[in-house]
Amino acid sequence: MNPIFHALFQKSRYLTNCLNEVLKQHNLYSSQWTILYCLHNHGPMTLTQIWKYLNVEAPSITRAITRLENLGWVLRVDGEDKREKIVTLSPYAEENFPAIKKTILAFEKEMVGALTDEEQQQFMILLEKMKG
Amino acid sequence: MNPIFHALFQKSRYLTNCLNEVLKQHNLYSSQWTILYCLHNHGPMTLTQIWKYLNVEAPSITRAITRLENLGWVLRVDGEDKREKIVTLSPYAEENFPAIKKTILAFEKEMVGALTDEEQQQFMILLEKMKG
DNA sequence: AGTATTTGTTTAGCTAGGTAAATAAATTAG
DNA sequence: CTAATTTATTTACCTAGCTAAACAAATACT
Repeated sequence: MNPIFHALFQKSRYLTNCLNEVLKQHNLYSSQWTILYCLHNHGPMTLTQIWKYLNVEAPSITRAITRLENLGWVLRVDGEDKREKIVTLSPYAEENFPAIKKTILAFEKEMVGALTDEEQQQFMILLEKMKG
Repeated sequence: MNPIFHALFQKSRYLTNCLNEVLKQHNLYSSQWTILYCLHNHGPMTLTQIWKYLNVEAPSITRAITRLENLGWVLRVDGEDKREKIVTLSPYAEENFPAIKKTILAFEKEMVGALTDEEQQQFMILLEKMKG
């Protein structure tokens, strides 16, 4: 069995756990952060836009948004098309965003700091080649 | 935000889903395969040996083994030390192992075939560098 | 206009990972 | 030898991903 898969899955789990650990101070999970970051960059988005962008299935986003809404990070508003819900960052999220981003940047620097820019590019290229 | 993490997490999810898809014909999930493979290589193992080897937490393995046991893939036997349970592959698992391994090898060839041996090595080295 | 299909979201139910805490057996300390 | 601590497993409960199917609103078809 090719050890690449094992190594890839392990590292992915490891990094997720580290990220969760670091985000605890902001009361966030890494996946929640991903959504906040997405909304911060793109502005208000429908659920469909979010799950297509993040490349996950719709139910995962429905649940994640429900939790983020309950925690006060996002607002869910009906769109003109009455089927769709539009999600926006709450003022609370906007206010706290810079501090969280700072945490994230420090984390990334720590985790990826050992790789040069070329290595990072190379890594992305190799990742890209792994598909069916 | 460094796109490396997003790319890594996405690829990890993608490959897991592909592997699950391919293993459907054997009525297995990728994580279950990982455990069967582990047992096949090492012979009988305690739960602790398994979760330490696979680098996950104990409860994940307890649950996975319970399912594998119910499906008839493994047997759970008391050890001499009455605290520990020893897990072994069932005859059914031994019998089916070669066919599953064939499926896995084909999958790996398809997914990693675009990378040369040097690229695979390079990939592992870069992965290794990503830690705190 | 009325029906059929598509689209956006949600619900239900599954595996996989995590932490915290319970339990039981083994080991160590006094 | 009893009490305290450690070790192996399990239970309870959380997030995150998945598929399948339900539902309502919008669109397309005839």
